[in-house]
Amino acid sequence: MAKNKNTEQKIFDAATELFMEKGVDRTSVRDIASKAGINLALMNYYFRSKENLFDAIFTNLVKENTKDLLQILDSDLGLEEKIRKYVDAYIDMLTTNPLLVPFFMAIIHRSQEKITQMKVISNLYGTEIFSQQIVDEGKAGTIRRTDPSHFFVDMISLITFPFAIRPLIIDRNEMSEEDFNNFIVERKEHITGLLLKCMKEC
Amino acid sequence: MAKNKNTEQKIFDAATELFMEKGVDRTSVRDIASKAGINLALMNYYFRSKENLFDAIFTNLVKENTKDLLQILDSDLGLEEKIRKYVDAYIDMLTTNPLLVPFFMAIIHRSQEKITQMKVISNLYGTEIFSQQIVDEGKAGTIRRTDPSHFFVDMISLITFPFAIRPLIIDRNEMSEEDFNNFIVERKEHITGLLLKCMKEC
DNA sequence: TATTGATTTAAACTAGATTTTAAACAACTG
DNA sequence: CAGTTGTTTAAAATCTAGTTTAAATCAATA
Repeated sequence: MAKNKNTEQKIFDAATELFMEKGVDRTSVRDIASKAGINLALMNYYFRSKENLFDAIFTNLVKENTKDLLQILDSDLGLEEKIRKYVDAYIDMLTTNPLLVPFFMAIIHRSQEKITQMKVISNLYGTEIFSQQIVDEGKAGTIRRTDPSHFFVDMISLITFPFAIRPLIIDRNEMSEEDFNNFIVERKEHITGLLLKCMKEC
Repeated sequence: MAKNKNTEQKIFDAATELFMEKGVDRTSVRDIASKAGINLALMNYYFRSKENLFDAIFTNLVKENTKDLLQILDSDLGLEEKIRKYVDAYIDMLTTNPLLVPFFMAIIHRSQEKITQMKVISNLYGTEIFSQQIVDEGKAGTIRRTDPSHFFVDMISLITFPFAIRPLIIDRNEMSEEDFNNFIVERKEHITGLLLKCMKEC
């Protein structure tokens, strides 16, 4: 009963890494077993099937990585401060785990059946509260009237897309991983500035 | 010799569609054969292997879809006009074939060995000439000094990312395909405005 | 210590995929 | 017309994947 959680966790962790690195379809159960250092059949013993294991991992990744961000969006900060915090936290999160974006991109197209679960992800690009805030401040004249749906898409595009094409950026600009991370840090200021500028009259 | 090209082309076309719809790994040679209405072995006769066929298709897709865009970037239009044309042409191209973005995203992470071939794609986000133009106009004071590498990333992020998460946007906003296309058309003006605004002092 | 249930193992099974082979066919060439 | 070449077919070989089985091991406890 002690080794239980241990083995189950080892499978879960190994599979998570492999799924994100190589993609679900190019990862075999044998790969997982070998990486986790366990017997082939144990994957089925604990998770019944590969697809099941995938579901568990997917759900977990969503939960783990959206919590803080949603909280920021729904907080009662002012718009400028909120955007600053959000961009900052989102980019930090992705820097810690740069494979999240390509992984989710792949899943969106691989498993469209699971699209409902993914609404959680899509909330990342704008909750009701945040949306309302933009409309309200537009009416109040603090910012110019802005269509929230375009604003959301702008925001997550600017934040996440570089991670989606990370290998390309690194290769093209002959960057090291560190160079890339610096580039991304630069973008924090850059994106925030861009978004705020675009909301102000001028 | 007449039917040659015919069969080869049928395989090529069927595979292209399937690869883009379901992804390379979830498309079997049997799927391709059946869609193309040909015998299973013919794929190997013409292309030697599935991976080979994939290479051919990939190269072709890159060539077909980058030509016009690169031409715009390297033309001698003024910056504003150039950006306007580029955004317009790029979005039109992707609207015609909305699966291109997810396909390329998948490939970038699936086949990192082929990353060199992909430099062609990465040129999409900025040629030497275009880059120089931004620096020059910055020095001249026509626009404010702008780091081309960030500007490129901004530009392609804003243009392509919505296509990368198309199913999510459609589902979340309860859109029809047509709604989505309208949304994208709106973005043409929106993105151009945003990019130009961000280049001007204010 | 014997029993029980959970865990682990090696091996087998099943299904499906890619690739190969060898023979049949058609069209053209000398 | 015979033969060569390129094309197509059906079948088989090969390989790899996910899953299942049944026996072995282990740990806890009665």
